This record gives sequence, C-alpha cells and structure tokens, in this order.
Amino acid sequence: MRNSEECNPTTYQNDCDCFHEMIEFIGKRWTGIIVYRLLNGPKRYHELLADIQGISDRLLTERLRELETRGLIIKNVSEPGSRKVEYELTEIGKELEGIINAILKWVQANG
Amino acid sequence: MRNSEECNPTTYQNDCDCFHEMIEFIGKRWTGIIVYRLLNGPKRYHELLADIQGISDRLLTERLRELETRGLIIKNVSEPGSRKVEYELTEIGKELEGIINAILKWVQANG
DNA sequence: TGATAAGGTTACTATTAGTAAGCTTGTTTG
DNA sequence: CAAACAAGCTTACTAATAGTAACCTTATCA
Repeated sequence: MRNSEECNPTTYQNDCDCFHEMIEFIGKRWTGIIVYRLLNGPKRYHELLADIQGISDRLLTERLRELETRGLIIKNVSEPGSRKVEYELTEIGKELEGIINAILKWVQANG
Repeated sequence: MRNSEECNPTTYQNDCDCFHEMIEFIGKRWTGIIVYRLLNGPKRYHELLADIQGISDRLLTERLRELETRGLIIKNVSEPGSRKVEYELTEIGKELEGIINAILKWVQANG
C-alpha cells in the first residue's frame, strides 16, 4: 500500500493515504456487513444473500470479488464438479475484527 | 438509531442495522479523513480544503453538513459579522477516535 | 480601489449502485 | 425420466451519488 511509512501518526496530521483508502474500502456499500457476517465462519453465496437484508445478487458478487482481490477473503470451491462454493476470511481478513468491534462499541455508546 | 437493542453481539449473527449504517457513514467518500483531520482540533473550511488532497469544495461542504446533521461536528461562527467559521468535533465525534485508531492499527499491521 | 480569501451555491458530467431478467449446471421430486 | 427448483452467477438498463467547473457575496489587505 502506498504511503504506509506515513501511517503511524501520534497526531492526525498527514494525509495517510492508506488509512483513507481502507476506511472507504470497508465503508463501501455492503462491504462492512459482509465482513461482519463472515466473522462467524465461512458462508455460502446464497447464505450471505439471505442473511444480508437488502443486498442484491449483483452487488454481492461484486463485493465478494473486491474482497477477494484485496486478499481479505478466499473463495473455496470444495469439489470441482459440485456447486459448493464457500467464502471465508483470510488471516488478514480476520484481523478486521478489531475495526468491526470498535464500530460496534461506538454504536453501543453513542449510536 | 434503529435496532440498537440488537447491537451487542457476541457472535456476529444479527444484521445490526446501526452497525451497517455507521460503517457506511464514516466510510462514505471523504467522511473518514475529515474526521481524522479534526481529531487534532478545530479547523476552518479552507484549512480542511487545503489539507485533504483531492477533495472538492462541493463535497467538503456536503460532508460537513452530513457530519453536522448527525451531531458529530459543530460549526462555530465566532463573530457574526466576520467570515470566521470553525468546524469542531463534538464529544460524540471525538469518540470516533477508537474507530480511526483501529483502522490505523490494521493498516500498519496488514495494509 | 482593486485584488485576494473565505465560505459557499448551481449546473452539468461521470461513476457507482440498484433492479430485473436470464443463464448454466446440478439436485430433488413425482 | 422429466419438470421444477437451487446455486452461483452475468448482462442490460435505470437511479443515485460523486466529481468538475464556474460563479457569487462579503471581508480584509495592499
């Protein structure tokens, strides 16, 4: 990621592009709640579609691809002949839990 | 905020609308970095415009209004005759620091 | 007095999201 | 064995949001 040498502010002074990129990436419509849902463990496409109120199939596909591209989730196709596809957080993806929990905490206190 | 009684998950199972709303609000284009910048203390309109690489005046105005509406910032117009306007985080706004820091921490470890 | 800065607004274009339909390859049911 | 349904998408189109450019008013400053 660009500019990561500038991402250790004691005060919040430099632009910190990687922070900017990251907050807008997980804040992108539906992305956050997909990650939140996957923190329970792997899920199938239609499970996510059913779990997440209001998301469309097109956008779910799009967001899953973006998360995959960033290395936050992996797509497991168990047996190649079958239709069984599972989406799972990677180790890096699982570390998003800290962010999710910080938001939940804020919401509980102030939301 | 709607649904806040469901916002205390030990596992991440319910939809938790307020979480969804919040992550997309602060992840909305430019909002996160505006908050990040205001954590240093109050700033004027043109200071923010100069500090934040790439933001346009129109969007800065729009985001500041949204943050104001949510009660995360206040607009201080010091002397009514003058042009001096400062934007400042409210107490609730300042508590966003936990979220900002969680993201910075993730970026430092994994970005 | 003329120029520049603050704090915007308005009009328009481009990008992103949402809706609807359809498609292919299983599996399940009658 | 056929028909119906489910999984996991893709394509085409409309609506909403972001970005760009120009302009405006009121202070202050040289």
